[in-house]
Amino acid sequence: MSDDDAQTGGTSPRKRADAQRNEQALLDAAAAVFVTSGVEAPVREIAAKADVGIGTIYRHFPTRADLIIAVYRHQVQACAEAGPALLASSGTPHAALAQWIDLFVDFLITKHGLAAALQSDNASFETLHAYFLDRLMPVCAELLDAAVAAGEIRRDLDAYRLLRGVGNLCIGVDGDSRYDARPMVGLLITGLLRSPPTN
Amino acid sequence: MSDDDAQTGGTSPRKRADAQRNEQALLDAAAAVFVTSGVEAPVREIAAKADVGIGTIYRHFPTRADLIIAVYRHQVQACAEAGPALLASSGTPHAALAQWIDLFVDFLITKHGLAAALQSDNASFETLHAYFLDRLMPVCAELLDAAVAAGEIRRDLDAYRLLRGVGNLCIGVDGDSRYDARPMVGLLITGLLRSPPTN
DNA sequence: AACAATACGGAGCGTTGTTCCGCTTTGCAA
DNA sequence: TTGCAAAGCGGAACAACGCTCCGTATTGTT
Repeated sequence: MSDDDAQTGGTSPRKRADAQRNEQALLDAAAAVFVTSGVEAPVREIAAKADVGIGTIYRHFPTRADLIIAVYRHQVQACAEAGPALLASSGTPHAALAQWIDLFVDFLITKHGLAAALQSDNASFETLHAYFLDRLMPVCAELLDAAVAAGEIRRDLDAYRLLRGVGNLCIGVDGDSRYDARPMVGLLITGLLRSPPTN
Repeated sequence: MSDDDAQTGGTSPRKRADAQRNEQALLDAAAAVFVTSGVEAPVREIAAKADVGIGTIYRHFPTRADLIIAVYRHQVQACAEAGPALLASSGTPHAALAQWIDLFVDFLITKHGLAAALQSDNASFETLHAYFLDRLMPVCAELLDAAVAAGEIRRDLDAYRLLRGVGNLCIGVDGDSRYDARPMVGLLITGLLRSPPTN
Protein backbone atom coordinates (compact mmCIF):
# COMPACT_ATOMS: atom_id res chain seq x y z
CA MET A 1 0.00 0.00 0.00
CA SER A 2 1.45 3.32 -1.08
CA ASP A 3 1.81 6.27 1.22
CA ASP A 4 -0.86 7.93 -0.81
CA ASP A 5 -3.31 5.13 -0.44
CA ALA A 6 -2.82 5.31 3.28
CA GLN A 7 -4.56 8.67 3.15
CA THR A 8 -7.23 8.11 0.58
CA GLY A 9 -8.26 4.68 1.65
CA GLY A 10 -6.69 2.75 -1.22
CA THR A 11 -9.29 3.70 -3.80
CA SER A 12 -7.51 6.73 -5.27
CA PRO A 13 -6.50 6.56 -8.91
CA ARG A 14 -2.76 6.60 -9.49
CA LYS A 15 -1.26 10.01 -9.95
CA ARG A 16 0.42 10.87 -13.20
CA ALA A 17 4.15 10.27 -13.34
CA ASP A 18 5.06 13.93 -13.74
CA ALA A 19 2.85 14.82 -10.80
CA GLN A 20 4.65 12.30 -8.61
CA ARG A 21 8.02 13.60 -9.74
CA ASN A 22 7.06 17.18 -8.99
CA GLU A 23 5.65 16.37 -5.60
CA GLN A 24 8.87 14.66 -4.59
CA ALA A 25 10.95 17.47 -6.02
CA LEU A 26 8.90 19.93 -4.01
CA LEU A 27 9.34 17.95 -0.81
CA ASP A 28 13.09 17.79 -1.32
CA ALA A 29 13.32 21.45 -2.23
CA ALA A 30 11.17 22.50 0.71
CA ALA A 31 13.23 20.45 3.14
CA ALA A 32 16.38 22.12 1.88
CA VAL A 33 14.97 25.62 1.85
CA PHE A 34 13.43 25.23 5.31
CA VAL A 35 16.92 24.54 6.64
CA THR A 36 18.47 27.64 5.13
CA SER A 37 15.59 30.11 5.15
CA GLY A 38 13.18 28.72 7.71
CA VAL A 39 9.69 27.33 7.33
CA GLU A 40 8.35 30.73 6.30
CA ALA A 41 10.58 30.96 3.27
CA PRO A 42 8.96 32.57 0.20
CA VAL A 43 6.91 30.19 -1.91
CA ARG A 44 8.77 31.35 -4.99
CA GLU A 45 12.07 30.29 -3.49
CA ILE A 46 10.85 26.75 -2.93
CA ALA A 47 9.28 26.56 -6.37
CA ALA A 48 12.51 27.77 -7.96
CA LYS A 49 14.61 25.24 -6.08
CA ALA A 50 12.28 22.48 -7.24
CA ASP A 51 12.35 23.82 -10.80
CA VAL A 52 8.62 24.07 -10.78
CA GLY A 53 6.05 26.81 -11.34
CA ILE A 54 4.21 28.64 -8.59
CA GLY A 55 0.96 27.01 -9.56
CA THR A 56 2.36 23.54 -9.07
CA ILE A 57 3.30 24.11 -5.47
CA TYR A 58 -0.20 25.32 -4.66
CA ARG A 59 -1.78 22.39 -6.46
CA HIS A 60 0.16 19.84 -4.43
CA PHE A 61 0.21 21.72 -1.15
CA PRO A 62 -2.68 24.19 -0.99
CA THR A 63 -1.50 25.79 2.24
CA ARG A 64 1.91 26.22 3.74
CA ALA A 65 0.84 24.03 6.61
CA ASP A 66 0.29 21.15 4.18
CA LEU A 67 3.84 21.46 2.92
CA ILE A 68 5.39 21.73 6.37
CA ILE A 69 3.39 18.75 7.57
CA ALA A 70 4.44 16.68 4.57
CA VAL A 71 8.09 17.54 5.11
CA TYR A 72 8.16 16.73 8.81
CA ARG A 73 5.57 13.98 8.88
CA HIS A 74 7.98 11.15 9.55
CA GLN A 75 9.86 12.96 12.28
CA VAL A 76 6.65 13.85 14.06
CA GLN A 77 5.52 10.26 13.78
CA ALA A 78 8.83 9.06 15.21
CA CYS A 79 8.49 11.45 18.12
CA ALA A 80 4.99 10.23 18.82
CA GLU A 81 6.06 6.61 18.75
CA ALA A 82 8.96 7.28 21.09
CA GLY A 83 6.55 8.13 23.89
CA PRO A 84 5.29 4.66 24.80
CA ALA A 85 8.77 3.25 24.20
CA LEU A 86 10.31 5.64 26.70
CA LEU A 87 7.59 4.90 29.21
CA ALA A 88 8.49 1.23 28.98
CA SER A 89 12.23 1.66 29.11
CA SER A 90 12.65 4.47 31.61
CA GLY A 91 12.94 4.07 35.34
CA THR A 92 10.07 6.35 36.23
CA PRO A 93 7.23 7.96 34.30
CA HIS A 94 8.63 11.37 35.12
CA ALA A 95 11.99 10.40 33.63
CA ALA A 96 10.22 9.17 30.52
CA LEU A 97 8.30 12.43 30.29
CA ALA A 98 11.49 14.45 30.66
CA GLN A 99 13.21 12.45 27.94
CA TRP A 100 10.26 12.68 25.61
CA ILE A 101 9.98 16.44 26.05
CA ASP A 102 13.68 16.57 25.29
CA LEU A 103 13.04 14.82 21.99
CA PHE A 104 10.29 17.27 21.19
CA VAL A 105 12.51 20.23 22.00
CA ASP A 106 15.32 18.82 19.90
CA PHE A 107 12.95 18.48 17.00
CA LEU A 108 11.60 22.00 17.35
CA ILE A 109 14.85 23.89 17.77
CA THR A 110 16.41 22.26 14.73
CA LYS A 111 13.54 23.41 12.50
CA HIS A 112 14.17 27.07 11.87
CA GLY A 113 11.01 29.04 12.63
CA LEU A 114 8.76 26.06 13.23
CA ALA A 115 8.03 26.81 16.87
CA ALA A 116 7.04 30.34 15.91
CA ALA A 117 4.87 29.10 13.07
CA LEU A 118 3.06 26.80 15.46
CA GLN A 119 1.83 29.79 17.47
CA SER A 120 1.39 32.18 14.58
CA ASP A 121 -2.03 33.77 14.52
CA ASN A 122 -1.94 33.41 10.75
CA ALA A 123 -4.98 31.37 9.79
CA SER A 124 -3.05 29.14 7.41
CA PHE A 125 -1.03 27.78 10.33
CA GLU A 126 -4.03 26.60 12.30
CA THR A 127 -3.89 23.31 10.43
CA LEU A 128 -0.27 22.91 11.44
CA HIS A 129 -1.11 23.56 15.05
CA ALA A 130 -3.94 21.07 14.88
CA TYR A 131 -1.74 18.43 13.27
CA PHE A 132 0.92 18.61 15.94
CA LEU A 133 -1.71 18.55 18.65
CA ASP A 134 -3.45 15.61 17.07
CA ARG A 135 -0.27 13.57 16.91
CA LEU A 136 1.53 14.59 20.07
CA MET A 137 -1.08 15.52 22.63
CA PRO A 138 -2.29 11.94 23.21
CA VAL A 139 1.30 10.81 23.74
CA CYS A 140 2.05 13.68 26.06
CA ALA A 141 -1.16 13.04 27.98
CA GLU A 142 -0.26 9.39 28.41
CA LEU A 143 3.12 10.24 29.86
CA LEU A 144 1.62 12.92 32.05
CA ASP A 145 -1.09 10.58 33.34
CA ALA A 146 1.42 7.88 34.12
CA ALA A 147 3.53 10.31 36.14
CA VAL A 148 0.48 11.59 37.98
CA ALA A 149 -0.67 8.03 38.69
CA ALA A 150 2.76 7.26 40.09
CA GLY A 151 2.37 10.23 42.39
CA GLU A 152 5.44 11.89 40.97
CA ILE A 153 4.03 15.15 39.68
CA ARG A 154 1.27 17.61 40.35
CA ARG A 155 -1.87 17.17 38.30
CA ASP A 156 -2.63 20.78 37.55
CA LEU A 157 -1.09 20.99 34.11
CA ASP A 158 -2.73 19.32 31.15
CA ALA A 159 -0.97 18.08 28.04
CA TYR A 160 -2.14 20.97 25.92
CA ARG A 161 -0.73 23.63 28.17
CA LEU A 162 2.50 21.73 28.60
CA LEU A 163 3.05 21.32 24.88
CA ARG A 164 2.20 24.94 24.20
CA GLY A 165 4.47 26.12 26.95
CA VAL A 166 7.34 23.99 25.72
CA GLY A 167 6.74 25.07 22.14
CA ASN A 168 6.70 28.70 23.20
CA LEU A 169 9.96 28.37 25.06
CA CYS A 170 11.55 27.13 21.83
CA ILE A 171 10.64 30.21 19.82
CA GLY A 172 13.45 32.32 18.46
CA VAL A 173 16.34 30.15 19.61
CA ASP A 174 18.20 30.73 16.35
CA GLY A 175 20.65 33.55 16.41
CA ASP A 176 20.45 34.18 20.13
CA SER A 177 23.43 32.60 21.76
CA ARG A 178 22.45 34.05 25.12
CA TYR A 179 19.26 32.00 25.25
CA ASP A 180 18.90 28.25 25.38
CA ALA A 181 15.48 26.68 25.42
CA ARG A 182 16.56 23.43 27.03
CA PRO A 183 17.28 24.66 30.56
CA MET A 184 14.05 26.64 30.58
CA VAL A 185 12.05 23.61 29.58
CA GLY A 186 13.97 21.60 32.14
CA LEU A 187 12.95 24.09 34.80
CA LEU A 188 9.35 23.64 33.79
CA ILE A 189 9.53 19.86 33.92
CA THR A 190 11.38 19.87 37.20
CA GLY A 191 8.83 22.31 38.54
CA LEU A 192 6.14 19.72 37.95
CA LEU A 193 7.61 17.38 40.52
CA ARG A 194 5.75 17.11 43.83
CA SER A 195 9.01 16.73 45.75
CA PRO A 196 11.60 18.58 43.71
CA PRO A 197 15.26 17.73 44.23
CA THR A 198 17.11 20.10 46.51
CA ASN A 199 19.61 22.04 44.49
CA MET B 1 12.38 70.06 30.62
CA SER B 2 10.31 68.63 27.83
CA ASP B 3 10.13 64.93 27.05
CA ASP B 4 11.97 65.72 23.86
CA ASP B 5 14.77 67.57 25.54
CA ALA B 6 15.25 64.60 27.78
CA GLN B 7 16.45 62.72 24.72
CA THR B 8 18.36 65.36 22.87
CA GLY B 9 20.05 66.93 25.83
CA GLY B 10 18.04 70.15 25.92
CA THR B 11 19.75 71.79 22.98
CA SER B 12 17.38 70.71 20.22
CA PRO B 13 15.50 73.42 18.34
CA ARG B 14 11.76 73.37 18.88
CA LYS B 15 9.80 71.33 16.42
CA ARG B 16 7.29 72.97 14.19
CA ALA B 17 3.74 73.09 15.49
CA ASP B 18 2.32 70.87 12.75
CA ALA B 19 5.05 68.33 13.35
CA GLN B 20 4.18 68.18 17.03
CA ARG B 21 0.49 67.80 16.24
CA ASN B 22 1.17 65.00 13.79
CA GLU B 23 3.46 63.16 16.14
CA GLN B 24 0.85 63.21 18.87
CA ALA B 25 -1.87 62.18 16.41
CA LEU B 26 0.29 59.27 15.32
CA LEU B 27 0.91 58.16 18.89
CA ASP B 28 -2.81 58.26 19.65
CA ALA B 29 -3.69 56.48 16.42
CA ALA B 30 -1.03 53.83 16.93
CA ALA B 31 -2.15 53.17 20.49
CA ALA B 32 -5.71 52.67 19.27
CA VAL B 33 -4.78 50.51 16.29
CA PHE B 34 -2.40 48.38 18.35
CA VAL B 35 -5.34 47.48 20.58
CA THR B 36 -7.57 46.38 17.75
CA SER B 37 -5.10 45.04 15.19
CA GLY B 38 -1.97 44.32 17.20
CA VAL B 39 1.46 45.90 17.11
CA GLU B 40 2.07 44.56 13.60
CA ALA B 41 -0.87 46.43 12.10
CA PRO B 42 -0.26 47.83 8.61
CA VAL B 43 1.46 51.19 8.51
CA ARG B 44 -1.25 52.51 6.22
CA GLU B 45 -3.89 51.73 8.79
CA ILE B 46 -2.15 53.78 11.44
CA ALA B 47 -1.46 56.64 9.04
CA ALA B 48 -5.10 56.66 7.97
CA LYS B 49 -6.35 56.69 11.55
CA ALA B 50 -4.06 59.64 12.28
CA ASP B 51 -5.17 61.43 9.09
CA VAL B 52 -1.61 61.62 7.96
CA GLY B 53 0.39 60.54 4.92
CA ILE B 54 2.59 57.47 4.81
CA GLY B 55 5.68 59.58 4.60
CA THR B 56 4.89 61.36 7.85
CA ILE B 57 4.82 58.21 9.90
CA TYR B 58 8.24 57.19 8.61
CA ARG B 59 9.65 60.62 9.27
CA HIS B 60 8.60 60.59 12.90
CA PHE B 61 9.15 56.90 13.56
CA PRO B 62 11.66 55.45 11.10
CA THR B 63 11.13 51.87 12.25
CA ARG B 64 8.17 50.10 13.73
CA ALA B 65 10.19 49.56 16.87
CA ASP B 66 10.45 53.33 17.35
CA LEU B 67 6.69 53.67 17.22
CA ILE B 68 6.03 50.78 19.58
CA ILE B 69 8.60 52.07 22.03
CA ALA B 70 7.09 55.55 21.95
CA VAL B 71 3.61 54.19 22.57
CA TYR B 72 4.55 51.97 25.50
CA ARG B 73 7.38 54.02 26.92
CA HIS B 74 5.57 55.12 30.05
CA GLN B 75 4.23 51.69 30.88
CA VAL B 76 7.66 50.14 30.53
CA GLN B 77 9.08 52.84 32.73
CA ALA B 78 6.39 52.22 35.34
CA CYS B 79 7.16 48.52 35.29
CA ALA B 80 10.84 49.19 35.75
CA GLU B 81 10.21 51.52 38.67
CA ALA B 82 7.92 49.02 40.35
CA GLY B 83 10.84 46.64 40.87
CA PRO B 84 12.67 48.40 43.69
CA ALA B 85 9.34 49.40 45.22
CA LEU B 86 8.19 45.79 45.41
CA LEU B 87 11.51 44.74 46.84
CA ALA B 88 11.03 47.23 49.64
CA SER B 89 7.41 46.43 50.35
CA SER B 90 7.29 42.68 49.92
CA GLY B 91 7.99 40.13 52.61
CA THR B 92 10.69 38.29 50.75
CA PRO B 93 12.76 38.95 47.64
CA HIS B 94 11.21 35.94 45.96
CA ALA B 95 7.74 37.31 46.61
CA ALA B 96 8.82 40.63 45.14
CA LEU B 97 10.22 38.87 42.10
CA ALA B 98 7.01 36.90 41.62
CA GLN B 99 4.91 40.05 41.84
CA TRP B 100 7.15 41.94 39.49
CA ILE B 101 7.08 39.17 36.91
CA ASP B 102 3.32 39.24 37.26
CA LEU B 103 3.34 42.91 36.35
CA PHE B 104 5.49 42.18 33.33
CA VAL B 105 3.23 39.37 32.19
CA ASP B 106 0.15 41.56 32.65
CA PHE B 107 1.76 44.19 30.50
CA LEU B 108 2.72 41.76 27.77
CA ILE B 109 -0.51 39.85 27.44
CA THR B 110 -2.57 43.01 27.16
CA LYS B 111 -0.50 44.22 24.20
CA HIS B 112 -1.69 42.21 21.24
CA GLY B 113 1.30 40.68 19.48
CA LEU B 114 3.96 42.47 21.49
CA ALA B 115 5.48 39.34 23.01
CA ALA B 116 5.78 37.83 19.55
CA ALA B 117 7.32 41.01 18.15
CA LEU B 118 9.92 40.95 20.91
CA GLN B 119 11.25 37.62 19.61
CA SER B 120 10.67 38.24 15.94
CA ASP B 121 13.77 37.65 13.87
CA ASN B 122 12.80 40.66 11.80
CA ALA B 123 15.73 43.06 11.96
CA SER B 124 13.54 46.07 12.62
CA PHE B 125 12.47 44.57 15.94
CA GLU B 126 15.97 44.21 17.30
CA THR B 127 15.75 47.75 18.60
CA LEU B 128 12.57 46.86 20.44
CA HIS B 129 14.22 43.85 22.01
CA ALA B 130 17.18 45.95 23.03
CA TYR B 131 14.97 48.63 24.53
CA PHE B 132 13.06 46.23 26.74
CA LEU B 133 16.25 44.56 27.82
CA ASP B 134 17.89 47.87 28.56
CA ARG B 135 15.02 48.97 30.78
CA LEU B 136 13.95 45.78 32.45
CA MET B 137 17.00 43.55 32.71
CA PRO B 138 18.72 45.62 35.41
CA VAL B 139 15.54 45.58 37.47
CA CYS B 140 15.07 41.87 36.99
CA ALA B 141 18.68 41.23 37.87
CA GLU B 142 18.35 43.23 41.06
CA LEU B 143 15.35 41.21 42.19
CA LEU B 144 17.05 37.97 41.19
CA ASP B 145 20.23 38.88 43.03
CA ALA B 146 18.32 39.78 46.16
CA ALA B 147 16.52 36.45 46.15
CA VAL B 148 19.77 34.58 45.60
CA ALA B 149 21.46 36.56 48.36
CA ALA B 150 18.59 35.63 50.68
CA GLY B 151 19.19 32.01 49.80
CA GLU B 152 15.66 31.63 48.46
CA ILE B 153 16.35 30.58 44.88
CA ARG B 154 18.89 28.77 42.79
CA ARG B 155 21.45 30.92 41.05
CA ASP B 156 21.58 29.18 37.71
CA LEU B 157 19.22 31.42 35.80
CA ASP B 158 20.25 34.90 34.78
CA ALA B 159 17.94 37.83 34.20
CA TYR B 160 18.19 37.63 30.43
CA ARG B 161 17.08 34.03 30.22
CA LEU B 162 14.30 34.61 32.71
CA LEU B 163 12.91 37.60 30.84
CA ARG B 164 13.14 35.81 27.52
CA GLY B 165 11.48 32.73 28.89
CA VAL B 166 8.66 34.70 30.44
CA GLY B 167 8.25 36.73 27.27
CA ASN B 168 8.13 33.56 25.21
CA LEU B 169 5.47 32.02 27.43
CA CYS B 170 3.30 35.06 26.75
CA ILE B 171 3.32 34.63 22.98
CA GLY B 172 0.03 33.91 21.29
CA VAL B 173 -2.21 34.17 24.32
CA ASP B 174 -4.86 35.99 22.31
CA GLY B 175 -7.53 33.83 20.86
CA ASP B 176 -6.49 30.66 22.64
CA SER B 177 -8.77 30.14 25.58
CA ARG B 178 -7.12 26.81 26.34
CA TYR B 179 -3.82 28.43 27.15
CA ASP B 180 -3.02 30.84 29.94
CA ALA B 181 0.47 32.23 30.28
CA ARG B 182 0.20 33.07 33.96
CA PRO B 183 0.24 29.55 35.42
CA MET B 184 3.12 28.60 33.15
CA VAL B 185 5.14 31.57 34.29
CA GLY B 186 4.16 30.77 37.85
CA LEU B 187 5.52 27.29 37.41
CA LEU B 188 8.79 28.74 36.22
CA ILE B 189 9.07 31.13 39.15
CA THR B 190 8.10 28.48 41.66
CA GLY B 191 10.61 26.15 40.07
CA LEU B 192 13.34 28.62 40.95
CA LEU B 193 12.83 28.09 44.67
CA ARG B 194 15.43 26.03 46.46
CA SER B 195 12.80 24.57 48.77
CA PRO B 196 9.61 24.55 46.75
CA PRO B 197 6.31 24.33 48.59
CA THR B 198 4.80 20.85 48.77
CA ASN B 199 1.73 20.74 46.62
C1' DA C 1 -2.31 8.47 -33.97
C1' DA C 2 -5.97 10.73 -31.73
C1' DC C 3 -8.03 12.28 -27.72
C1' DA C 4 -9.63 13.42 -23.06
C1' DA C 5 -8.05 13.91 -18.54
C1' DT C 6 -4.65 15.64 -15.85
C1' DA C 7 -1.15 18.71 -14.65
C1' DC C 8 1.84 22.70 -15.53
C1' DG C 9 3.54 27.57 -15.71
C1' DG C 10 3.61 32.10 -14.73
C1' DA C 11 1.14 36.48 -15.72
C1' DG C 12 -1.37 39.21 -12.79
C1' DC C 13 -3.95 40.91 -8.72
C1' DG C 14 -4.04 42.41 -3.97
C1' DT C 15 -1.48 43.55 0.19
C1' DT C 16 2.25 44.98 2.55
C1' DG C 17 6.90 47.77 3.73
C1' DT C 18 9.71 51.55 2.30
C1' DT C 19 11.71 55.33 -0.43
C1' DC C 20 11.77 59.70 -2.76
C1' DC C 21 10.66 64.16 -4.32
C1' DG C 22 7.50 67.96 -5.73
C1' DC C 23 4.50 70.71 -3.04
C1' DT C 24 2.75 73.01 1.29
C1' DT C 25 3.07 74.93 5.71
C1' DT C 26 5.39 77.33 9.14
C1' DG C 27 8.09 80.67 11.56
C1' DC C 28 10.80 84.55 11.19
C1' DA C 29 12.65 88.71 9.52
C1' DA C 30 12.33 92.78 6.85
C1' DT D 1 2.01 92.66 6.04
C1' DT D 2 4.74 90.34 3.05
C1' DG D 3 8.59 87.46 1.41
C1' DC D 4 11.29 83.56 1.88
C1' DA D 5 14.08 79.67 3.41
C1' DA D 6 13.69 75.77 6.19
C1' DA D 7 10.98 72.23 7.78
C1' DG D 8 7.56 69.16 7.05
C1' DC D 9 3.98 66.75 4.28
C1' DG D 10 1.64 63.51 1.06
C1' DG D 11 1.29 59.80 -1.74
C1' DA D 12 2.99 57.89 -6.20
C1' DA D 13 5.96 54.32 -7.08
C1' DC D 14 8.80 50.24 -6.45
C1' DA D 15 9.89 45.76 -4.47
C1' DA D 16 8.60 41.49 -2.14
C1' DC D 17 5.27 38.50 -1.06
C1' DG D 18 0.79 35.22 -1.09
C1' DC D 19 -2.42 33.44 -4.02
C1' DT D 20 -5.61 32.65 -8.25
C1' DC D 21 -6.72 31.57 -12.85
C1' DC D 22 -6.59 29.88 -17.37
C1' DG D 23 -4.21 28.99 -21.80
C1' DT D 24 -0.91 25.47 -22.83
C1' DA D 25 1.69 21.13 -22.38
C1' DT D 26 2.07 16.35 -20.84
C1' DT D 27 0.44 11.90 -20.01
C1' DG D 28 -2.00 7.59 -20.35
C1' DT D 29 -5.34 5.16 -22.96
C1' DT D 30 -7.96 3.65 -26.81
